[in-house]
Amino acid sequence: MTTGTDHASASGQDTVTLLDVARVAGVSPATVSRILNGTAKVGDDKRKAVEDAIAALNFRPNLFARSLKTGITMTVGVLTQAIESQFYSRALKGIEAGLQGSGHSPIIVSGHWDAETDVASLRILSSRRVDGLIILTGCIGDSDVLAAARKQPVVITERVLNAPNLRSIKLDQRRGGYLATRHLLALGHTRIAHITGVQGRADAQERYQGYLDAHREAGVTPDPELVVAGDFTDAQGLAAMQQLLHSGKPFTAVFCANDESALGARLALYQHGLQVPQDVSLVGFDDLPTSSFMTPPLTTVRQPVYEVGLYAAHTLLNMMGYPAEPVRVPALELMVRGTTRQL
Amino acid sequence: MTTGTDHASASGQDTVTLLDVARVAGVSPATVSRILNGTAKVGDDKRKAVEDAIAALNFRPNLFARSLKTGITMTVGVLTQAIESQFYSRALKGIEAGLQGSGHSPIIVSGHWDAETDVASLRILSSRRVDGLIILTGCIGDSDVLAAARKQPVVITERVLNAPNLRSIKLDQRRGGYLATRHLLALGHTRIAHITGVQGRADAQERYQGYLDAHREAGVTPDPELVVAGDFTDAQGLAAMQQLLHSGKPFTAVFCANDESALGARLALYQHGLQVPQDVSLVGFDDLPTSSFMTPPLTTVRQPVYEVGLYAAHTLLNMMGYPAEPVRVPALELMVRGTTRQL
DNA sequence: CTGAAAGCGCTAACAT
DNA sequence: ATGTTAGCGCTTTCAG
Repeated sequence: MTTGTDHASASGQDTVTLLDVARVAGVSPATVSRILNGTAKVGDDKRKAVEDAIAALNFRPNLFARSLKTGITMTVGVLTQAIESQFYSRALKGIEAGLQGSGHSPIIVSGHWDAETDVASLRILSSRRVDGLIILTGCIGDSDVLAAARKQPVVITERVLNAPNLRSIKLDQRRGGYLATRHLLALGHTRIAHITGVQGRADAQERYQGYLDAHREAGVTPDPELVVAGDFTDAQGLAAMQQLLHSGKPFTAVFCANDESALGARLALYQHGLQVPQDVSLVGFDDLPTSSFMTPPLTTVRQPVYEVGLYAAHTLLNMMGYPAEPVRVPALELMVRGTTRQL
Repeated sequence: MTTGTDHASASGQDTVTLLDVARVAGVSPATVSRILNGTAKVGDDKRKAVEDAIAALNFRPNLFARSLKTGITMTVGVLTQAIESQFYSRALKGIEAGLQGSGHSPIIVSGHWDAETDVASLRILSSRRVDGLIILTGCIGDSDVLAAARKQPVVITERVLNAPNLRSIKLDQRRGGYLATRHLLALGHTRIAHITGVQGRADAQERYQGYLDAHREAGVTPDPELVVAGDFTDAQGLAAMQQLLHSGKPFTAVFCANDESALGARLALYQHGLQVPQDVSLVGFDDLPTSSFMTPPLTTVRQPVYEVGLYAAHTLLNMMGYPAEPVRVPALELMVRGTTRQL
């Protein structure tokens, strides 16, 4: 009753081929192929016959067979880290939108923030002979990226790398951190805490640099004890804020390395009976879709991730020789909302 | 400087084939194939030679060529509606995890809540000859699902459908709505508003039925004017709550058809200076990852989406003739947190 | 245990 | 404008 179904079914046994269509339509396979691909002119009568046959047989060309012949798979590989993250899934949506209508399908693999998994995932894509590759902030070493670019065009985000067949896009994270902190400084805050991102990740470090930059510019010396370790998660954001609160060190504002940790930090504040922004001002980073629905809505630095995805897709399409209009990726932008106030 | 790269590169020109390996190793292609697939015993000397050649040439078997021969693509199609939704992306993660190690890659297409797009997306998957299909709450008609199941095994969620080669899984949404509302009723609330999901979608209607069930059981007559239209988005949740507030109708609690609308509703309440849960109690539905970080954390009905994804993947693997341990999907469960209080 | 040979479904010269 | 033919890279009988 509940046992596995017939294995044979897995191979789609009753598959109808281009040859069947040709036979039914009374033409040669080449003619069918030509109609399918618009490769050459075909007489109206034959065209009609073929189209009828295709409809009657419910024929779908086998992309694999075509690929074998042409060497083109109409597939682009996407290496992401966490498909379930609000951040990356928006980028994926951008990629999906950018590929839309081009006939290319994305095949998405996750590296789970682990260099080895990244490499293994890339291997899978390699076996599938993807025509192009989009790497969303991989953990992988530069040399592996370069090696990949030798096999097919690559677009990589959040890294600067120059090579033939490789295009990279990097947002100015440092400026983002600067914008966030400058905003706080301008509001009169001088004791500004910082919940960092994952230790050792470039984006986390750059945002912290921006935090330092803004202080330097304002002539304010930041207190190193106000910098606590986060890891870009809400749970750790909560813990970090608790740590800050328990330390007894005074502060009036917090710059969180991303929105997710800001969400956690905000909850910790709530649990301690502290009001946002009356008691503490809060700034995040990313502008996740839900951040504008926090209570109050989160002041944050908007990262145009969707546009980055779109850009990556169109750029890759171009590199693969297809027309695609260029995408302008806007710069990072401070979104002032309800979690910050003048001191 | 910035023009498209050489088109030829798209086809991965310098591709090394099994034949190359055979040549270098000094054996026949058949032997290489046998080693690759473990199809038959091979002498240790030849095995070594082949493995060395594979490493030396950095050979990756072309899955397409293999598929053409075997009819097996090692690919499963996933039809989702919104890749960027917190809800579905968790299911996708479950699918990814469930497929992990099986050698199958998911290829994800989106229907964007549109039946026609669903069909078009299914066509793409069909062309790619996926070995199996997972449909996450498609908009597609039952007959299309049945048709798909004739070509390859299908697992579909949130629908009950019986056919060979088809397995479906449906959570008890109605009971979920009942649990949420009963909780509110038990706390002494009698004027309970409801922000609905998308009109006409089964899950939305069933949750509403559950809302009605609980009232009936408690002997409380719900006020129809307290039922306002939402569409599962935060923006509409906000609008619906505003509408409720402006109507002047008294209420002490709200059951939102999903967490996302609860988030919007919560912001509307905040904007009106109303406290949660002191002035209004709030219950959501889904238990999104971020819901436990709302301020206060959201009381909601947990949907085990990740497990559903896992279940779908394993069930499909089984149907395709591979071993995979069965997954138990837990029932919907009320998570009592901070947004509800005794009246 | 290993090799030779046929062919999966399609496309692309090359003919006509 | 249309048909014939030779593979793409791999697996798989069938021999040996």
